[in-house]
Amino acid sequence: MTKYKSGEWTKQQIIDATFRLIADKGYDDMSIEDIMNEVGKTKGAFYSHFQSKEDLLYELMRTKLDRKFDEIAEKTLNKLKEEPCDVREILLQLLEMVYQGSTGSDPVWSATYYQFFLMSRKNPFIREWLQEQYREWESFMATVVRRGQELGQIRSDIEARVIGNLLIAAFQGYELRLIVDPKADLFEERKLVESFFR
Amino acid sequence: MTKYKSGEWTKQQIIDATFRLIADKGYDDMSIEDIMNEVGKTKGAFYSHFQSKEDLLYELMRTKLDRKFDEIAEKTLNKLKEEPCDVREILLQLLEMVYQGSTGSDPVWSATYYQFFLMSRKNPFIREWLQEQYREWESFMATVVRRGQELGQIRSDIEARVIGNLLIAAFQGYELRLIVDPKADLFEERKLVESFFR
Amino acid sequence: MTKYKSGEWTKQQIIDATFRLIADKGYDDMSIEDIMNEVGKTKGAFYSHFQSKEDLLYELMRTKLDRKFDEIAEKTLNKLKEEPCDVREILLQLLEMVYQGSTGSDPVWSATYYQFFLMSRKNPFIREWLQEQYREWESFMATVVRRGQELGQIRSDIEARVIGNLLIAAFQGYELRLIVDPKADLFEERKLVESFFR
Amino acid sequence: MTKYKSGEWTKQQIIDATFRLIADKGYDDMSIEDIMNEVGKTKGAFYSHFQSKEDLLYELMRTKLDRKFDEIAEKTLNKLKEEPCDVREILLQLLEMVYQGSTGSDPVWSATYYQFFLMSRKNPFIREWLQEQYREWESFMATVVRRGQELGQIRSDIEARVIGNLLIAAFQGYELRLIVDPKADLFEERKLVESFFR
DNA sequence: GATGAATGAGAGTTCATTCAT
DNA sequence: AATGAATGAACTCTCATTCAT
Repeated sequence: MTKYKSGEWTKQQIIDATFRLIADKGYDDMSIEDIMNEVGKTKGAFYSHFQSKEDLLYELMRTKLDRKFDEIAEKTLNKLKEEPCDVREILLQLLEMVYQGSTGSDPVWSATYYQFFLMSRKNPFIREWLQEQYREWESFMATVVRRGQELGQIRSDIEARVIGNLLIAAFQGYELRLIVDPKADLFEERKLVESFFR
Repeated sequence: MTKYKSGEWTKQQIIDATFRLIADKGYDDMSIEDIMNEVGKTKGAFYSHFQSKEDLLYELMRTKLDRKFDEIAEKTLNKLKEEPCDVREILLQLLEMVYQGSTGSDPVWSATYYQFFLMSRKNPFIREWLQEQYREWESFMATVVRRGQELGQIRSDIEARVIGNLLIAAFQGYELRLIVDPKADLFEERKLVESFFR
Repeated sequence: MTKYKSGEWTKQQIIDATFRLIADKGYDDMSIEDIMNEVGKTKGAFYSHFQSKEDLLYELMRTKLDRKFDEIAEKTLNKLKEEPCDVREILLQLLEMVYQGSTGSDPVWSATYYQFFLMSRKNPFIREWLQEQYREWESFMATVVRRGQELGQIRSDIEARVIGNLLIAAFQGYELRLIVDPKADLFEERKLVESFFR
Repeated sequence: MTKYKSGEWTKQQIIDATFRLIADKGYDDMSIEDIMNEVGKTKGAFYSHFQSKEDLLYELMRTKLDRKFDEIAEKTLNKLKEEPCDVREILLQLLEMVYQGSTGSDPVWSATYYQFFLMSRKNPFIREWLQEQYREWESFMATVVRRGQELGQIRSDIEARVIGNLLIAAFQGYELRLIVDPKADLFEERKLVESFFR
């Protein structure tokens, strides 16, 4: 069907290389040449696939980060429908999925992700994208917590949305800590989740 | 009136300007020229006070960020000694101090702070400094929580250190969110703190 | 309806697009991609029709500019044979033909034409082509003026060739001015022509 | 007085080198590196003196071209006040001054000058500057011609301004021709000027 | 302590051109 | 005849840094 599939292939390779590099060096310190050295093509070839360095960033957001949320959300919501349903266990698995990048459990995801936080200060497009991400996570987490409350597994004296937001904030806070100290123990986080159960 | 001797005056001005700029544009996008334009001196003068751009960063850490923690910790620990002692109220005030930058309540502090997280990936010096910061906060927060437990104001079935870490993580998670959406409501966070009390 | 056979069709489209673009942006600022965007084909297709960007330029010279002179010269010389013959009127009409580009009276022709003047400095081929153009115009204009002198409509105390060269120079000088100020009044030019008549 | 005069010196050298190069290669084909190679400094040094390549162009206009007109105008108007006053001779000398660049009589001036005509199509700043130049020349030439008419040396049946404009146009037309054929004889032009005298 | 000039490495980007398909 | 991918050289511009004054 596709006459020139090598094009899409290269494009994907660029995105993958960028994903690695952005986590490793940061957006600003990663040059087009760095990327293309990893890909094994020349700098000029980059511009056959992307209009600019910024354009690449947006492509990365769409194909890597957006997709990740969708994937996690879908898996989790499916689990919620199963019987019997252990919401506490589901949350712990959710945690695992968030923290594990495609390359394993090193904090590649986090570092890449937090690049966007900083860029959001000067780039309105990224800012809105992140706000949208927050809205999606908020809504998704509230759904999970509400299910836990319905099943009597999570305390019901606090709004589901509030607990959800707390979980998001704490998760992100821990992720941040992992950037600084990748060997930090995840034991705390399990405790955290437990503390909201009966 | 002059807080610093004439030599130190310019140096301090550079640090202050950097603090503003690093939050505004980020470390990489902030040039020595930008800084010195704010200060009102020429680029060359910068090197009369600092050996390099990196050197400036370390100065900033020492004179601005370290000092902030010390200040907050001291004030809080003093309050803990008072009678009667409302740990819940003290935690809320702590929150205020953390979130309020020198210029008010805009997320200047946060943005500056998170620059260091990213730089920590490639700069071992910064990484160690941040790890040390975490250790200090962990210990400090555990002290505060333990006091609350002693007074029966905080649930005792969870280790003080674990609750402390949760608070730190959640605080940072919320701070992160404020970068993206500066108008986000802080009401949730109060709820969060309350949820650990009897 | 199709003036050119299917193969030549694209080639002609390229030349037409180039003609528009070279006037609009200039030779250097007009890229092959610009041209092919106008044509609606991809960059690579360009090289099915031309060997290089320079080659295109030569084609343009031959098919657009040369042809224009031939056309104008033929029409004018025919009018000179008519009876009665008003050389003054013929010169004014000549002026109109020179100034009117294919798209109307905007200074497209001029701008394109003057591109060649500049390129002539580094390109001997273009230089010789322009010198040849001058020779043709010089000879042609001398013929027109001589006819006017024979009919007693133009002063005879100055050589026909000299007056012809003056007219060419002045015409080009005015054309140049139109590049800068497209709304400049052409009234002067008519006066100019008249001034050589009795 | 000036602590760092080498700065002004370098700046002038850049302008001079540019003046040569722009005539030789044209604005677009002349790179910053070309210029600085001539000057004998590195590329980066360029930006200590000019903000951009465009900025250099404006500086060139102001310091080279504007100044040239002022100089010519002043000299000519002074001659007009002398007694006896041969306007015809003055015009011929004016011609010489216009055509002779600083480096002799090669068509450096012309080529540089005509660069601006082309650039005027896309650069409004240059366009306005050229329009202003035209206004100044028009007014100046009209003054010269009017003086000739007063002295009975130039025919009075045509408006001074119209004759002036003709002279400007013809001069520029001849200049243009010199770009293409630098060895073209200037004899015609003298004839041209004479043709308006009694 | 401060200045202005200069350096040199490297950034993002453009573009004429080639070529397998 | 046309495509899309790739090349490689060139370009403008940035910036941390050095240094004589």
